[in-house]
This record gives sequence, structure tokens and C-alpha cells, in this order.
Amino acid sequence: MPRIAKVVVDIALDREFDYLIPDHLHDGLRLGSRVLVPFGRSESRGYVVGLASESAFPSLKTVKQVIGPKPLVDEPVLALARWLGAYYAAPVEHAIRAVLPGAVRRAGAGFKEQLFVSPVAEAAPDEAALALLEKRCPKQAAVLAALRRDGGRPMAELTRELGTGAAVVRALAEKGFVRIGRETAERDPFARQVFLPTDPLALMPEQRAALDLTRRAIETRSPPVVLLYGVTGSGKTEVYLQAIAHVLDGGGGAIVLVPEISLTPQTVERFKSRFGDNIAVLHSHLSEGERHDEWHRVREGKARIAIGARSAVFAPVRKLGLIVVDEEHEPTYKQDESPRYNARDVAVMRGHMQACAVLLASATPALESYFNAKRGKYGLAVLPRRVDNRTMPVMRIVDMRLEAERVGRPTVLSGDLIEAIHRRIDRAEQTMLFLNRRGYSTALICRKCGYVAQCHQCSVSLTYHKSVDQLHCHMCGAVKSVPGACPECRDPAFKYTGVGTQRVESVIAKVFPHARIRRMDSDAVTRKDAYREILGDFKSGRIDILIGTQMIAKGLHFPNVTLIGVVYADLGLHLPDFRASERTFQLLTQVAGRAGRGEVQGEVIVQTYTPFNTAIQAARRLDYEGFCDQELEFRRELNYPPFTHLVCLTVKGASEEKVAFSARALSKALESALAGNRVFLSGATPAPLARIKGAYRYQIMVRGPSVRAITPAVNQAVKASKWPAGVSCSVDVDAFSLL
DNA sequence: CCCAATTAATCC
DNA sequence: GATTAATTGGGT
Repeated sequence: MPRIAKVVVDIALDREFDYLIPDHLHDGLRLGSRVLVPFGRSESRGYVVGLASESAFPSLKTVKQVIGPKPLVDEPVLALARWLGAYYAAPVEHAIRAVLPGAVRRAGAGFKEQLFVSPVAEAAPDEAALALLEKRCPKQAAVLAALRRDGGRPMAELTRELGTGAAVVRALAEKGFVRIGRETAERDPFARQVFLPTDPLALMPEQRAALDLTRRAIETRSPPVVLLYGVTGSGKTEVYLQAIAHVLDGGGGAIVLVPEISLTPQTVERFKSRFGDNIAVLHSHLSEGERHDEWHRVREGKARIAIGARSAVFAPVRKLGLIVVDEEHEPTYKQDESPRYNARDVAVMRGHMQACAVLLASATPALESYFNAKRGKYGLAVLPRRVDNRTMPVMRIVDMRLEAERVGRPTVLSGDLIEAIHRRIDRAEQTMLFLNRRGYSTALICRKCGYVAQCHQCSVSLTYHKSVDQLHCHMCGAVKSVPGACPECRDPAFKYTGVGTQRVESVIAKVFPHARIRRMDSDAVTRKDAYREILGDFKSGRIDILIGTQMIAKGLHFPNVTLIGVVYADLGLHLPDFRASERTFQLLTQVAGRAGRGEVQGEVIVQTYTPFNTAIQAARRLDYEGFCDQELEFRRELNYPPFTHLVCLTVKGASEEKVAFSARALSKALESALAGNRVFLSGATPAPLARIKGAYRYQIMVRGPSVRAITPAVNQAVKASKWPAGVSCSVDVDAFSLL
């Protein structure tokens, strides 16, 4: 009989504490229950993560109260959370936080309390007292000044920002100048709507085969994971819809993961039309109350299918039979804070733990997934043709070096592209121009002395935004005015180099004065409905040329678009990242997929300074497998994923000396901890983006045959190291971005 | 020698 | 993360 509960408290990170379970709580307390426990001299909330009959600890305290009628995490999800913490080197508490939506945690499980500091108005110090404080207790004076300027705020935030400890604030409270209290949050209501039903569509033979393989995976878990590689427009979605229908028929439920940007009303509508109220949508644009409501519909079995972005992989679906990961190669599946999990990989793990099938789908599967399919770990289904026998677009490569030679200077648009756009305008067809960079020009440079306008906080040059005539930092968002003369040599002549979407827009406007042009990037859609408005105008033909970033690259369907121009394909190619080539290939293929979804064959024009680059050439030939095989060879030689797992450690802080020193010390510690483990360790070096928002960053990369061969040593080394004040270290397992 | 401020250890 | 006890460090 378990008398003891193992509890993870909200505050003490990454440790479990044992508590006695009193008789009167014995029935209500279960694995996953939210509980209130005495902790130190006060109390804390926590989750029950284990039950036991004995404890190694001699004097136990007793659980004070069980919060909420039912546990919020069931056993499978709890097991998943524990795996998450262990695999991604994150504290269990972070893992549990990731598994439960914030809305659900706050509403059902009690609030996470935190200290809140506010200035006491009636006890405002006079001039003399202020001067004295300034002199004798400068830190306290700084805290008080900050509070009187911005009003009350959480203790943790305040001390972090001012670089001091809680003791300083407490001393101020002793003097009566501030008050320390506790802060809570509350929840609000929800709404819903109805959709018209649709029937399953007829399948092509390849779709049929893909569906059959998936059904086999659902029934026999052999294969456990199916990789669905289908070219853009090949009808992958219809395959999932019917696979899900099959799971529902068997009494099970399903999860569908889509990248955040594709979680549009159109996508949701497609699923709701087929499955009606059986679908619950979990995503961040819903209100707090809606999220809470949808999650509970899933938990109670009222909705058997959950669709959502990254975190929906933890949805408490009952009798889980299938997890679908759409666009499985997307980097947005990786969370960029602790726990830094990849939802695609979590899906595969959850499938393994709960004996449910997993379907990974993409037009450009990640190399990792392709490799797993190739070596027989995953089943593979291929959809090589577009539905209705529509043809794939034709891709042409334009060598911008020759173009620059011809014109006598570097240009934004090649003659070929301009001509192709002209043809589209004559035929009343539409054009999309893609450039993955916002702003007008990416650097402001002095002709005389070579000065480049840089952000003071980050190691990047400032981007010029013509519409507002300002310099913006795309890293930290800082805004500066354009200097009248060079700050170094006083020369007034500046040169704008590097092209952004705004520049493309103005060039296009000059060349096509009568065309209707719109730009879509995050600067252009700051207003909430601007996104829908622009897409609506484009769809109904009120725009001839749409210029945009990433935002227009994915999942949009416009039958009248017959030309895609990629303004500068080399952009991502020269980043110091071993996945640069793979990313470029994926991006070009996805962008090209936007062309020719109607009757007319689409054309794609790719402008580049490196026309013979393998990623660009493979994209032109539509040769996914050829590209992968070649890229795999390169990865094998250099011991990069998928042949190894990569763990990236980042040390950051305001002082470069301290950061560099700590990083080197950590690297040393890792070296001895990992010795003889078939592990590659690249010593502490400044990160490619050496400074962000004032924080210097150093990186250590570790590659090894498995994560298990790496993380224990990493955890140990990170814990054992001495971290000076203001220096922190983060661990990214299976890192995606190395910048 | 006093006090402010940082640092280290503890929490079942 | 919060609390407290121990330690450092700058001032009289």
C-alpha cells in the first residue's frame, strides 16, 4: 500500500521530494495529482510523479491538500514527461510544464504563486532620505527607482533585471519603502462554431498504397512509423484524413501536428468538415478559456482528434491510435526553450510508448527521417505524382554573375525574370516573388572609411527600412535613426547594400508601374487581419505580384499563380550550419510547389550567384532522393546527424571574459567526462551570432553515437561547473539551429 | 566594527 | 524559486 508520494514541487528544480499521504487523502491522491505540500518554512504546489511504500528520508512531512478533482496528467503522459526531461536534459518540472497547456495548469491546478514587489506610495522617502539611500545602499536605491518608475512587478523579474538578489529588496521592505506580496492570475470564457460536412475523396493508386501501409501500422505496429514522402500537391492530406477515419472506426483517437504557420482557419476547416465536433483545436491564438475548454474536451473523450502545433503532441487523447506529423521536416517543431524538444521525435517516442502508429509526412522529409526509412526503421510510402495528373513546375536557374556582367553592376531582377513577369501580366496570371529577408537594405555602409552601421547590443548590421526611414535590428528589435553623416569619418555619403523585400518592392514598382503589387512580410502584416486581407486580395485577383518572405513559402494554394521568382537563392546557403544545404533544398522545393496548381503549367525562376550548387541543382531536377544520397555521404564523412546525435551547449552572459572563461572550463570538464566514449567534442568557440541583446555567447558542440552516450556526462559537467553571476548555460539536445 | 550585498546551502 | 545563514568587502 503506497503511503508515500514522490512530489515534484513547482520551485525546487529537478528534484523529487517524499511526503506522507494522510488517510483522508488516500482516495483522492493519485499519480499525476496536483498537491499542496509544506516546503521549507512555507508551502508549495507540486505534482505527484510517483507512489511508494518506503522512503530513504527519515523525517517526512505530510501532503496538505489535493488540488482539483482529477489528476491532470495520466500515467502515459507522465511517463512521456519523464522521458522528455531525461532525453532533452531538462528538469522534470519543465517537462511537466511542457506537457500541460498553461491555461489548463492555471485554471484547474491552482496558480503558480510568485512574489510581487510594489512601491508603497504613502511611505515615499523625502529628498534627504533618498540621498542617504543613494549613498549608503546604492542597490536598494536602484530597486526603489525602478519600482517607482515602472510600478510593481514580480520579484524574480526585478532581481534578474537589476542583477541583484532578493535580500536587497527585502531590506527595502524592512525600511517600509516597498511591500512584498503574492501574485496570481485568473481565467476567462470561450466560444464555438459549425462546419459543413465533406465525404472522403477517391484515391489514386499511390495514395491507396500509402493508406494501406498506414492502416497496417495502425493495426500491427509493423512498421511502427510510416514516412509519407509526397511531392507538393500529391494529396497527402487526404491520406491522413482517411487514416484517421480508420482509427475512429476502431474506437481510437488521433493527434495531428501541423507547423504553427499552417494552422490557418482553412486547414482547421478541412478537418472539421470531415470530422465535425470530434476535432479539438489546440493552439496559441485561442484565448486562455478556449484552450482550456478544448483540452478538456479531448481529455474527457468528447473530442477524439486533437489538431495543433508543437505542443499538441502531448494532448491527452484517449486510446491513441495514430499521430500524424505534417511537414515533419519543419524546424518549428523544435521548441527553443527548455525543454528543447522536437515534437516530431516526441511523436515517434510517444508512439513507441503507447503502442500507436506514427505517420510522418512531407514533400521534403528531413534527412533523419529519410535515413530511417532507408535503413528499414520506418516504412516508406511515396506519392510521386500530383493529383489529377497536374504537372510539376519547370525550374530555371539564372546565373546572377553573368547578369551583373551584362548590366555592368549587380542587379535585383534579372532580364529573364522581368520578361517572365511581363508575360504573366499580359496573360492576367499571377506572380509570387520570394526573398527570405525583410527591410530595404541589409547594411548601411560608408563609402569613404568602410564603417557599417551595427547594433550596439548584437553582432549584426542594422537593416534599413525605407518606409519609416529608420535602421532596425532584426535580432533584438532596436530602432535607430539614420545618421546624417558617417559617425567615424563625418562623410555624408552612405551606400545601401544587400537587398530586402522592401527593396524588391520598389524595384518592381519601377519596372511595372501599372501592376498591382503587394508585399507580405512581418512588417507588412503587423495589423491582425492584414494577413487574411492580403491573401484574400491575392486569391480574388486584385493583386498581380505578391512579394514576400517565408510567410508565402508554405502551404498556400492559388491556382492562378503560374510564376514563382526566387530573388536570391543563396541567402541561407552560406550560413555556418551543416544543414544549410538541406534547408535551401527544402525551401526551393516548397516555394516551387506554390506554382502551377491550376490548369496551366507553372514556372519557377531561381536567381543565384552559385548556379552549380548541389542543393540548387537537385531542386531544379526535382531530385529529392539524389540530393539526400549525396548529402548523406557528406554527413557520414563528417560524422554529422543522422549518423550522430548533436548536443549544443551555449554559454551566455554580459561579460565576454566571464563567458569565455566559463565556456573553456566547461569544455575541459566535458573532455574528461566524455573521454573514450566515441564522442566528438568541438571546444568552446564564439557562437556564429556572437552577441544577442547584449549577451555574449560561446558554444560547445558534442556529437556522439547516441544521446544516452552524451547527456549524463553533459549534465554532470554543467552541474559541477562553477557559474559566475550573470553567466548561464543552456543545453540543446538534437539541436536544429546552430547560430 | 558595522552594515550592505553576495554566496552557498537547504528544502522531503 | 525562496529563505536563511555564512562570508566578503567597503566604509567609518
